[in-house]
Amino acid sequence: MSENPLPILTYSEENYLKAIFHLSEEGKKGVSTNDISTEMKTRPASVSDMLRKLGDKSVIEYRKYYGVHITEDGKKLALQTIRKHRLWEVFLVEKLNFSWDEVHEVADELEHIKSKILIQRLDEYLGFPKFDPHGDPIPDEYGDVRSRPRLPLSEIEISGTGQIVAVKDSSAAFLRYLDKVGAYIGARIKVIDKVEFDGSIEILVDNKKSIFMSKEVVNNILIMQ
Amino acid sequence: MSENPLPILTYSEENYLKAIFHLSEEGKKGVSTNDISTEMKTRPASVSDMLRKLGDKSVIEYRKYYGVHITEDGKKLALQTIRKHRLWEVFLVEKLNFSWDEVHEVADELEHIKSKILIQRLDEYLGFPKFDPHGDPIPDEYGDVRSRPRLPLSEIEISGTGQIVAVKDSSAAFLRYLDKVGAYIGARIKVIDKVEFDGSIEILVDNKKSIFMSKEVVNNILIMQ
DNA sequence: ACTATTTTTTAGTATAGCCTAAATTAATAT
DNA sequence: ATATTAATTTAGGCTATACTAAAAAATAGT
Repeated sequence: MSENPLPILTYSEENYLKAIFHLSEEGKKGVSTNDISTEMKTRPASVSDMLRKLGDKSVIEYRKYYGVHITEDGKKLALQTIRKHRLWEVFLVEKLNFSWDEVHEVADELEHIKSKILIQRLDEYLGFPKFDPHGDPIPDEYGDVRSRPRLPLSEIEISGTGQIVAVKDSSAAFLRYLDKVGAYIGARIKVIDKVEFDGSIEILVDNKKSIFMSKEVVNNILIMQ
Repeated sequence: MSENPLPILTYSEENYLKAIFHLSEEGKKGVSTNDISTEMKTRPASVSDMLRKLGDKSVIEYRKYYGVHITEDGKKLALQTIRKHRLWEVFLVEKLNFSWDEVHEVADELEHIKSKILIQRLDEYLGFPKFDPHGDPIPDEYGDVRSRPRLPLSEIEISGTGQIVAVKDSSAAFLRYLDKVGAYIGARIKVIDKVEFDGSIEILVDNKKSIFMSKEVVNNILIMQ
């Protein structure tokens, strides 16, 4: 469709576009100025400014007062940034021994480094990983994503098993909690018991350790069976 | 002396400071606005602006119309940036198989990533290297530099030997030339002949290959004996 | 349907970093 | 020593990205 080369975005435009992409993934509706403002921690007025600019570069469709939709070009660019972010996360965790709750901020800086060849070589060096340390899929060069089928832990039946493949909430606090109880990405789990009235469950991790998890935690863990 | 924490610099201020540091290393006099302008590829008027800002942050001493001197704080900050730049160069060459003439631009971006812990872990991961791929010393966390004694290749006597440890000119064109003739950092050389009237010489590289080098090339190669 | 509230945009301001053109200061040459 | 030239700074402008306050549009409540 788009014959033209993708536009070049500034550091800041890239961040806004990434935020818009993530927000679009959630509710399938258009994304509101206020939501973006919250996500980006800037004022709505600043968001309006930026939306005009992103609209001019055709990475979003912008109708005043009615929120925005990301375009195909926008999606490609956002996925390129996400690819870089996640590859750097893999690097930080696997090569530099960062724990998975420490990598976000640093990757947020590294993702803006422009060199294409750098990312290709990094990808190769890391063995072409398909998922980041949080279990999120790494898009390929062309923005294609192979995601694995996943269910919230809360949907697994008693005595059902699976592997933790991702988390929804990736706040540092949550990740630290998971680390503490040994529920890392890739851990094999088995549901031992489910308590109906409060939504909490008991699971066995790696056939060794039994832990209790509250409904809040259970809702934020994704399982591949 | 300076009790206060070092100031935080913007991306652009960091680049100017690095340029001023490098220029100070050459002639031991104050650095002129024009020199900085040439180095940074910006106009002298922009340099004046920036000098005022860097002066306000006390990383340089700025006397209008008389050029600038870098302060102790400035030196520390510049060396931190240089440390990051050179560590990333080592990473790019040793881990990602970049050739040494490809690393400059990418390292110029990577050097601005702020995380302290990232640089510590990178340093560790690389095995605490003391020199970058061009043979330039990597300052430690505190800005201390252990440089090895080095002579320009032009000063080596006939039949004198040594190892190439650095280059003065590190333009991509020059580095590609060296690569082509096999004169990499670490190569062992022996001076076979020196031609007085044009300053060119003949050297033997790694006891195998004899090559001729013009005065221009010879002046830009540094040898450790 | 119409008012009150919320959301979004516009208008105007600030700062960073660049620019050109003009003014000023320093250096040089006779 | 003064006049010319060169280097540097100032003045004013531009763009990007933020902000606040005010205006305008959309939404919600009765």
